[in-house]
Formats: sequence, C-alpha cells, structure tokens
Amino acid sequence: MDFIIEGTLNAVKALYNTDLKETEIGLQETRKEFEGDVTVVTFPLTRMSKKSPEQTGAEIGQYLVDNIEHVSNFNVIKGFLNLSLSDSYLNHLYKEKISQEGFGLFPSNGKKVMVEYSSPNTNKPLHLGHVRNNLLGYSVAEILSANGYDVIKANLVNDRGIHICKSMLAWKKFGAGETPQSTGLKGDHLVGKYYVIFDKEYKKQIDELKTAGQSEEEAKKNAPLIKEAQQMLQQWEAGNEEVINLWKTMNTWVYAGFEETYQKLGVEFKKYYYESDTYLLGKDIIEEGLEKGVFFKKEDNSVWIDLTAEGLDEKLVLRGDGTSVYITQDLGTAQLKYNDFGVDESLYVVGNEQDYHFKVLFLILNKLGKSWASGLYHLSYGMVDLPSGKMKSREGTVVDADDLIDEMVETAKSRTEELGKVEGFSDDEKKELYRMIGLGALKYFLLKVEPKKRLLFDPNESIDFQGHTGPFIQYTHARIRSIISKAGVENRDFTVDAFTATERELILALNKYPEALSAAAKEYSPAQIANYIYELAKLYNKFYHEEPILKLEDDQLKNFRISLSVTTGSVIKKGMKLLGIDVPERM
RNA sequence: GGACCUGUAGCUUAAUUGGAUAGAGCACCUGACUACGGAUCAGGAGGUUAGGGGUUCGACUCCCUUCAGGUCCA
Repeated sequence: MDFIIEGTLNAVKALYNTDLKETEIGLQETRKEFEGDVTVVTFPLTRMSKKSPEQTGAEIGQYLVDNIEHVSNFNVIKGFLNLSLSDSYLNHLYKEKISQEGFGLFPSNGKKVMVEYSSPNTNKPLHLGHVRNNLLGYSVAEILSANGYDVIKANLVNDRGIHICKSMLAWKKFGAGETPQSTGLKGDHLVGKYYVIFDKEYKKQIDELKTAGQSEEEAKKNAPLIKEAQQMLQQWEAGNEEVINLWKTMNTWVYAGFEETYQKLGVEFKKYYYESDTYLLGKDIIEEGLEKGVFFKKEDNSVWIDLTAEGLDEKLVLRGDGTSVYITQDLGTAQLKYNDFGVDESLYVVGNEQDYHFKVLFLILNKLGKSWASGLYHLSYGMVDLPSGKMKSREGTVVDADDLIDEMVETAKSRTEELGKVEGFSDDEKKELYRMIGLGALKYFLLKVEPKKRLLFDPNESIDFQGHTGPFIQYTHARIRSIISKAGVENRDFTVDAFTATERELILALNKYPEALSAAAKEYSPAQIANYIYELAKLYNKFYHEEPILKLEDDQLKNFRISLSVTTGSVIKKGMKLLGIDVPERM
C-alpha cells in the first residue's frame, strides 16, 4: 500500500505545503464496522493543516480520490480517513502479485545466522519445557530461512558434569547391568530413571546424617553418594578409562532416545556441539581480557569483570584455582561458533531464567571488542509451568515429551474416529493423519503464544481441536483441497469488476503475508505467523459459507474463486510449514 | 539487598508498536439452504486491560508507584 502513503505525502505537500516522512503517516486496516479498506490516521496531520481532524481528513480524502486511480471512495469518522480501493486495483493486485508463484518468497539476503536450540542434558529425557524450546528454535530457524537467511541449526549438548555423573553412579551401583535392550526402555528414559534413583538414595543418606546430628548443609556435603559422584567427575576429567567408557555407553543410549524424540517432533540440527569438547574453552579469552584490562584479578587469583557501571554486579569469570565457571566456556564457545561459520547473527534459544547470564555474556564480548558481538541475541522464552508449579525432573513432576506426543496422537485418533472421517483411508494414511493432527494441535498450542510469556499447561485439560487451534487450520486446508480436487485445474482467466466484502478482506489478508513473515523474523516470533494464519483460515471459512464456488454459472467469477481458494490453501500450507506443522489433503 | 520478566472476559489469548466502541477461541445460550466437508458459519452474554497517579487530542501500550506470581545475581 505504498501508493497510499505516497499519495498522502503528496496531499499534505499540495494542501498544506509541508514535507513529511513516510514514517509519519499512520496507516492501518479499516475496522470492519466501517466502510473502506485502509485507514489513514489524521490526528497528527492537524498540526500542518491547522484544521479539525474531520476537515483535514475530508480534504486529504478528496485529494486522494481525485489523484489516485486506485482510490475509489472515502469517508471520515473523527480523525480517521477510511479509503476504499477500487475493484480494478484489487483485481490487478490479486492477479499480478498475490496469485503468482513467487508470492511470499524472499530472495537471499546474503546473511548467515546460527540458531542454537534444544541443548539438552544427557542425564534425563526431554520434557514439555524442552518441547517448547525445540519447537520455538526450529520454527524461528525456518522463519529466518524464509526471510532469506542462510540458517545453521545448532545443538549444544550438555553431556558432562556432576549431574551426568549422578546418573552414571546410580546405574553402576543399583543398575544391575540394565540396558535399553534388556529393559525395553528408551535410552534416555533408562538413564533418567537412574538420575531419579540417585536423588532418592542421596536424600536417604542426608536424612540419616541429619538424624545422626548433622545440619542440612553438612549432610548434603558429606553424604557418601555425592562424594562418590564428585570423585567420578574428577576421574572423568582425568580420563579414567572405566569412567569414560561408562559415560560413552550411557550417552549412546541417551542419544538414540533423543534422536527418536527429535524425529517425532520433526526437528533437526546441522551442527552438534558437545560440552565435553568445549568445557575447557575460554581460558585464552580470559587471558585476552586481562591483557586488554577488561578483567581484573583478585588476591585469591580469581578473575572478575566489573559491570557496576552498567547497573550490574561484579562477575566472576574464572575461579582462583584456574577452573572454569559456566560463563568461561560460553565465552569460548561463542568464539568457536564464530570461527566455525563466520555467522552475522547468532541466536540462543534459552529460557528466561538465564536472562542475566546472557546479558553479561554479550556485554563481556562487546567489551572485549569482538566485532561479531552485536549480532548475538538471546531468544528468551517463558517457563512452562504446571498447575502444581514448576516441573522438576528429579522429583518426577514432569510432563514427559514422548508421553505427551503419544497422547496427542492418540487423542487425534479417537477424535477423528468419533467424527467418522476416515472412510477410504488406508492404515498408513490413517496413522499419518493422526500424527499430523495430534502434533499439529500440540505445536500450534505452544507456538501461538508469544515466546516470552510463561505458559501454563494443565495435563488434565486436553488441548483443543476446535476454534483457535492447529486442527482448525488443518481442516480449512483439507476443505480447500477438496474444492480444488473437484474443480480440476486452476484457470487463471478471470477479471472481476465487483468484489464482495469478504473477498476484499480475503485478498487484503493474503496481501499481508509477506509483511507477517518479515515481522515474525524481526521479532523472532512464530506466534505472529500462527495468529496470521488463523485469521486467514477464519476468513476463508467465512467466505466459503457466504459464497458459492463450484456451483457458479459465471465462469469468470468461478475461476477467480477457485484461484482464491488455491492461493489461500498455499499460504496456509507455507505458513504452517514455518511452524513445523504439516497440513493434510483430507481429514 | 539489587536486577529482570509476567499480569487483559471464568479459562487460553490478540491488539498493525501511542489511535476508532480492547479483538478472538474454549466453556455457556440461540440459530444455519439436510450441505462445494458441521473439526464449519452467524448471533448473544461475558472487560475498571492487577490497583493508583502522571504525560498526551488520544494509553493495554510510555513514565512513577503499590500489589501479586515467577526468575536471576553472591
């Protein structure tokens, strides 16, 4: 709608002899209770016109109708100038732009971006929180890619540390040689089981020590199990063969389990980083920072950075004994990523509990003068809570990812069977359909909410399949495909000289797709796509109910409406793909 | 002690980044050529946008403050 803005600028120039910038014109969709397609907000223009908002609107409106071919009519309500676009313009817009092959495709922008997401710990299976992370990361990566970025999906696996040793130790002590094969358990679940067992046994020991007179704090430190786990970590770091072998074996189990879950979720990675490879990185950066005077040493030899000028605290970056803290290795890993791929931007999809950490991390890299530091971004998202509060793996109060996926598919199945919609489907087709719908419901449910908002999930309240949901959109797509398969080939021979109100809305909604796509990328928000596609699907359903398509006698109009259906279906499909959701031909 | 995030209808949420009477979905109520697919559509009811102040022609949006929930820093 650039020509409206341009026309308005010209109008202000001609009428009030003032030059304005494009950004000073507020353009919005006309609310549906008023007549018109686009609206110019005229309040700010009264400064130039020195007239009432109504009068200003009327003058500009008249100018636009007189001077711009595509503007057919106008009306003014308070400070709002509502403009109607001509049918011939809409016909042209639809035919030459919206319905073309390349609509909504962005050319390469020559930029490279890394999206790091998932980043699991190898001591337990994935839960609902990880699911949100995975879906977000995957979707944002797809959205950036659709905007012309060259995207590298990366996964930084936390495969070492005390928590891993806890699972290992518990398995060694209480596992009796269990394996995924011997138990039939998925590898990550088997390992997670021993993580929970560790915690249970550890708590027992703590209680014993407490009854023997120790304080809570002492007991936690002195319990034999924790000491053994710490010892095991040291052995791991020293490269003890037995420990390393056990570590490798159990990690192999876990990775097989993760792979299965990733596949079910439909997420993937191009590059894996492992903390066992990167945990020693970053020390050279500490040296660099000391030389540059960005860091300073305290008496105990520990290294710090003073961020009080930035409103933060002093931050420890290396312990006195020379060992790393979290941020040490993150500094090193950031450098490694840049060295590996030379990316222009780098996203970290990590929960908001680490807001402070990333603020500090990026600040440090900036202070070190890293040219690429300005391209770093923490995509922070809210925690997923249960009605009972936070999920805790150790205490078993988690919604397991695999269980959740299975349940969703199962619900999709029973729901579909109830509706009696699968006549003529083969068993494979049914299976695929249930998977699509179940995952569609789950993914849409998680992605339609703005990332930074916290999410409350009630396992007792099933995710809807009606209304503002994935299946609603999938259904709309199937319905469109049904029309098209009955219509045969698309015939693009049409000229429409009078659109209905709903057709106009639908054309304008389709026209907004590229805008929605770039807004989603700019804000790293799949929710923008999700809500846009919903609006579109809703509009199509309205159109579908109001107007005949295949029954039409008028070939021109019929061809147009079929084409409109084709285009809407294709935008729905493209948009859902960006959310990682497949849409069926029939359902 | 300091810092950050969130708070919109019973529930889940949107609001083009400061614009019209705050828009949807679920649940509730009423209706839709016995169908180009009813997992749909049309309508009703439901709001002091957590509370209070301020800036503005105009505030869910910006500023100050209080409250509630969550998180982080040693």
